Amino acid sequence: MPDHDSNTLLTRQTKRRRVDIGVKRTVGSAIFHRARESLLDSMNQSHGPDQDGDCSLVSHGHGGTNSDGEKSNVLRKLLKRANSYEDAIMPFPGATIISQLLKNNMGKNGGSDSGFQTSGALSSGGSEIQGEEACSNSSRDSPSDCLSPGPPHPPPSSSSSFGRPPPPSNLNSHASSQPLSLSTFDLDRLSDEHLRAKRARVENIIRGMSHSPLVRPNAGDHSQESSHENENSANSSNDHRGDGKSHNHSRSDCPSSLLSSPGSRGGVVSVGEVYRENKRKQRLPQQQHSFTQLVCSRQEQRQEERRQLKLQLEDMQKQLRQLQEKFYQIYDSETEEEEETGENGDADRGGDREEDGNLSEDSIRSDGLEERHRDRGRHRHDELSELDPGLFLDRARALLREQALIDGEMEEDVDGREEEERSGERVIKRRGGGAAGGGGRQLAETLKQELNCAVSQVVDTVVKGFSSPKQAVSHHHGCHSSTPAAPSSSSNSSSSCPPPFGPLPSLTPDSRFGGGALALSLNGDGSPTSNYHSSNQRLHCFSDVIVPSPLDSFGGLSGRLSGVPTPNDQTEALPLVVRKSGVGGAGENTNPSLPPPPPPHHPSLHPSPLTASLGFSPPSFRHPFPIPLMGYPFQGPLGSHGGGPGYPPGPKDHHRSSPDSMDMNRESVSLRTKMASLGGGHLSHHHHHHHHHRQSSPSQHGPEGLSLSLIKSECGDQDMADISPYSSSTIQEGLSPNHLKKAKLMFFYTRYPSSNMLKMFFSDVKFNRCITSQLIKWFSNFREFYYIQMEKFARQAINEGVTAAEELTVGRDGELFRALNMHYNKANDFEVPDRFLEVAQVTLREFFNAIVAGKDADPSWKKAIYKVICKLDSEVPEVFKSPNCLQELLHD
DNA sequence: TTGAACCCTG
DNA sequence: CAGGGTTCAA
Repeated sequence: MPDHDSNTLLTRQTKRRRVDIGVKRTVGSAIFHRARESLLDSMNQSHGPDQDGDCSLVSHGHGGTNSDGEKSNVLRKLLKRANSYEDAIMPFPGATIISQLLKNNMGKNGGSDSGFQTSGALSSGGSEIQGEEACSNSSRDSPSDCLSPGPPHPPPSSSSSFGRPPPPSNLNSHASSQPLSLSTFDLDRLSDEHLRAKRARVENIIRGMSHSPLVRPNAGDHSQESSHENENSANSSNDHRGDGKSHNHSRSDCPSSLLSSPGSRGGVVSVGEVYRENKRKQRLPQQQHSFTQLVCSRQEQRQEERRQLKLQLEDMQKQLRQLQEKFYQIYDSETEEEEETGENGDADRGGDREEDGNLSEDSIRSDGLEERHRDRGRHRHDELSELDPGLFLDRARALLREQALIDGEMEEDVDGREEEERSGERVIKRRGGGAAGGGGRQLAETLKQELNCAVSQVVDTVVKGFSSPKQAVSHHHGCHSSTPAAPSSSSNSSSSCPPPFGPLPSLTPDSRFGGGALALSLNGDGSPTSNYHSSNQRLHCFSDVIVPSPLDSFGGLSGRLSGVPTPNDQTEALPLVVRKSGVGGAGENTNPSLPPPPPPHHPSLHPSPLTASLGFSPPSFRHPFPIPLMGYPFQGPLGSHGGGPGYPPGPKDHHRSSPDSMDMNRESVSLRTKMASLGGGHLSHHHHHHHHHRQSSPSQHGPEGLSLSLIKSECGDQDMADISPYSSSTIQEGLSPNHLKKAKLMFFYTRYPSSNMLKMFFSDVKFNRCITSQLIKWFSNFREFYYIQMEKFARQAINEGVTAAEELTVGRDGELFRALNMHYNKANDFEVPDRFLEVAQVTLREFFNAIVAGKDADPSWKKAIYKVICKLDSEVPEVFKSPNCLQELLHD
């Protein structure tokens, strides 16, 4: 096993985190590695507690490393399955599954659907050992992901297992079998069943014990599954069943759906993915312990949640109304022509569900809902593996949808209200959708965004509430991977129980498959889709990661697609964000009443990906959550110009195969809306402010921003509390490329800025140790380069026969200056102050003299020069104190 | 022990 | 530019 590697990586990473504030850099790869490591670790069970703790944000995606040993394996399996099923989002699939399982068990072996068995396994804490065995078996049986027919067998005790991840995906098979519909879930009934199931399990286990474990030869054929399953049910304990099931499902199902497109994933990738999933799920393990308790607690929670939701909904409604009014006022005249353009259908669809928070999505999604689901399932597995912008989009949609679903369940009561919202949104959408007037459109979009935002916020809050009971679970959206429960959450929402149920395959499979095909076609590649999902997850999970990257590319597309005149327009709207101080950020919530959005982790996740993908309102949307999570997310103010969240490109790494243009087109609208949702909150406020900001369109600057945003997780940890979404909103938490650029320009004035000075001039950045060190490090690097150049030219002069320092001069057309200017003012759009030339000249002469004097023999000979140069700092123009200084400076 | 700065490396 | 290591001062 690569344990060593993984371990080392972890340690290294942790170290880095501390020290580096660095911009993003390795994050991407590091994350992957980490994820891998965590997975491996979990697999091995060697490691105990999660290290993620610190970086909970970051690591989540990877899935907690926490592994309680054997359990972890079982859990993983279960979780894995769950993930696959997550897509289903069905309300309470678990109940049905359980009931069926019980039936099966009770009845004894009866031909049970594989799915059910699984569920049973999940529900039961299951014997760890068996679980492992099962895993091993599964691995053996089906080394290849989907195909392996391996029926779950009684695990031979001997099997060592690394637990290869069972074939990732595909659990769909049961879908057909399962009665997805059972939405009504009766808690009592569940608990009762649960108990019975336990009994059955025990019995099964005992039975299994008696039987010698058979190592199944690969039953390659899917057909065998049925038989195997039967056997399993009869023979093995629940756990086994679960495993077996997973296999079975995978086999039967996989081939059909999963394999079709993303084949690659299914096979090779799957392993890694699987591990990840397992980890993710591991978190939930606790829940499994007391199922009954969970049920009870869940009920209570539910009630509370409902209340909260109701309240929130009310608020939201108010907001929506206001927005609608606004919108109507403004655009009344505006057309309804637009409506129809294609969005009508969407709107209707959107109507179906309450989710609407992202109506736009829904509408768009309608086409691909299934796809998405499917994708999600798959993607989750893959999450870590890739970051594809396109995927992000998908992901975002999926997330939105999930949220909506959750809301729906949670707030069934409230549905009516939501409906209203939806309707409002639809209207807006329609209008906005129309390509008609550019300006009008923008407004429409803005409104949409706001609406979306509001909805999303509500959802988030709700989710948050749920999440509180359970950790991460609450947000499937963001981190499905992280929390096995996620799926359940949708149904159960918060309740602890979910894990078992959530995972249950029955529901999802259909959607996946059906949708899957579509998705593939749309996306072009199955793989890509999965990728971005994964990416999204990552984002969530790894706050560190750079979310924004995709934006740029997308931004443009989305804008065009949407028909919106220009991305810029929207960006303008965004400007609101600009405000450095939190105020702007505060804007986040359109609703004053609503508390700040966020549920910490998960909620944030959604937005971030979306925003990133959309590239829309970057500034405006300071994702309440994501940023906070991230150690140093984006910056607002500067960013607002160019940098901010808006920075499109952020992570260059992600680009890869961007999502297909096709997808983009289709989704563009939806994406936009989503984006809006993210940024939405701010928009309203921002609109007013826009004028002030020049904002170079974020998109333009975009690329830079993201990278910097990333900073160490560690820093984030420290600030995490502070960072919490809300706080983040006010000031930028991370340094953007624009900040770097600004710092470089400032270097022309000061080579040794004090930390206080930095704070003064980067007022739009929320300072913390990391940021401070990062800035200091920047200047340190600037100086380093500066002095290197000086030394180089000094020596060069000496070699050229220069004998007197006086002969050395630094002019704007000199090589030295050119070199320096290239580094600090690459674009040459800033007029370097003469003072800098003087200082450079002095420095050069200092070096020259020192070298001539042979002082360079002293290891610390440069220190004397530093001492001289540090006194030559001049005052930095006030203009640099403005967050927008860059633009102003450059323009001027 | 911690943070800053320096230095080196990639 | 960022990581990482080392050194030094607090």
